Amino acid sequence: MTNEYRDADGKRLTDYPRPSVAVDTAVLTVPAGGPLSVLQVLDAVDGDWRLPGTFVHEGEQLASAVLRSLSTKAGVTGLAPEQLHVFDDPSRDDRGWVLSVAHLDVVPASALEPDGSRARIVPVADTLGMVHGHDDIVAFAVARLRAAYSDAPDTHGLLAEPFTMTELRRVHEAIRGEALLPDSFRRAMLPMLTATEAKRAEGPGKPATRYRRG
Amino acid sequence: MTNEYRDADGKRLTDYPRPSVAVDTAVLTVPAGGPLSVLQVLDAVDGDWRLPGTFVHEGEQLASAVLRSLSTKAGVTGLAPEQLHVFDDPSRDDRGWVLSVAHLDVVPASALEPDGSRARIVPVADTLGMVHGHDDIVAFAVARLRAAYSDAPDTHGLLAEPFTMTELRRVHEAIRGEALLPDSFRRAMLPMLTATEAKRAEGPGKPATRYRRG
DNA sequence: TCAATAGTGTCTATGAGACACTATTAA
DNA sequence: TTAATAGTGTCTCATAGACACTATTGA
Repeated sequence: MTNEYRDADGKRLTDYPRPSVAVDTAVLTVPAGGPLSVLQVLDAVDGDWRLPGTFVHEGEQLASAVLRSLSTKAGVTGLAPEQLHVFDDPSRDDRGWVLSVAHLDVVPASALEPDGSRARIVPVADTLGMVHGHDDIVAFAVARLRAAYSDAPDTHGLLAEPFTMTELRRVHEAIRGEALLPDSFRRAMLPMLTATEAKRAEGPGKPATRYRRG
Repeated sequence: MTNEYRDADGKRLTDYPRPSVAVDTAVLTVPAGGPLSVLQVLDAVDGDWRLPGTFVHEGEQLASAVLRSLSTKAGVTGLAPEQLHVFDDPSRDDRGWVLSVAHLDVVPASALEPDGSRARIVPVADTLGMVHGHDDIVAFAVARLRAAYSDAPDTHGLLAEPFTMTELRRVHEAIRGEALLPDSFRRAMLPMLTATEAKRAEGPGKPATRYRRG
């Protein structure tokens, strides 16, 4: 990095004021048979449940800061943070001039085992009222995830392969927030899946084919 | 703003290193009968043609910084900047630790009259090779605009109302980058338009109805 | 056998593409 | 009248919804 840069006014880069930059992440998951849920962490300073986040370190990339915050604050090995939006309302954060870069990370429920005292998984519908405008971040994240799950099967790998068509549909229904027609769903998804050998354990009924993506 | 905040480590907000934050904007327009084009400004320091941008001022919102940069660098009264993405690759900008928040602004060609020495309008296809990764910003902007113009008529107000169906289709074709079927296009758009009294001046042919959005 | 779940066949309604046709103007 | 552009009618095809039907298991 160089400090020799001067702009048209002769000023160095460091002569300009700089904001604090935070990353805040909505980690979304779908517990088996459950609703779309989000990871919250307990803020040690405020005592509030909020989204995991951190300030970026010098020269650190945003995605790295996200992964670091998930590991540190929630003991979660995050996967592939996706950037959503920068929130820049000056009154959004009472700690000063803070830009918050919102992220989405989608993680299988099996990889999230919060201890409950520092981190917890809460249905999205029950998370309203978080500090620092974190409700907005969840809304952005849910919208993004819904769009992704409208077109293609389990784009973010919530299900372990291979999975049955019903398992896949249940996950899509949880994310979309509505019931889906089984046969229309099947026909839309089949061209994007490859069948494996039929297997199934629990209960009666014809054994379901298990599929892989692609 | 307060400096009394302390985090879990006892550090103040200002104890953390902070990046420079820039906004860079792809101002897109469609000249009458022309291709999708973007506004470039001449960098007084480097002598390169690039996208207009600036560093954010203290406490300033990103959209305000965008409008300020358009006014200062290109004499353009911008309209409604739309945030696209934060580019954070450390090697992206050789001036130091800079986050670039890319924006899109869509402006009618009539509102852009660059003098050519400081600013110019260039077809998007001819802009490859800009510094600081500005090509990526244009790609993001074009993708966003294409998505918007797939569904609804002139969502960003490039045409002055009222306009004919052919004028509308030409603008959508310029943005989408492909020819559109006149009758399919008409039927898709009609429900989102209201007709006014037919008028038309130039040339032969049946006078075209002029429409307004909504 | 019955209940339960998986999967298929097929009818219908809708919408896009294709394209021939009519309508209205300037020259 | 002719060229040019605007706009309509309608055929076909692909797809989604609806739903009845068959298939295969556990109990």
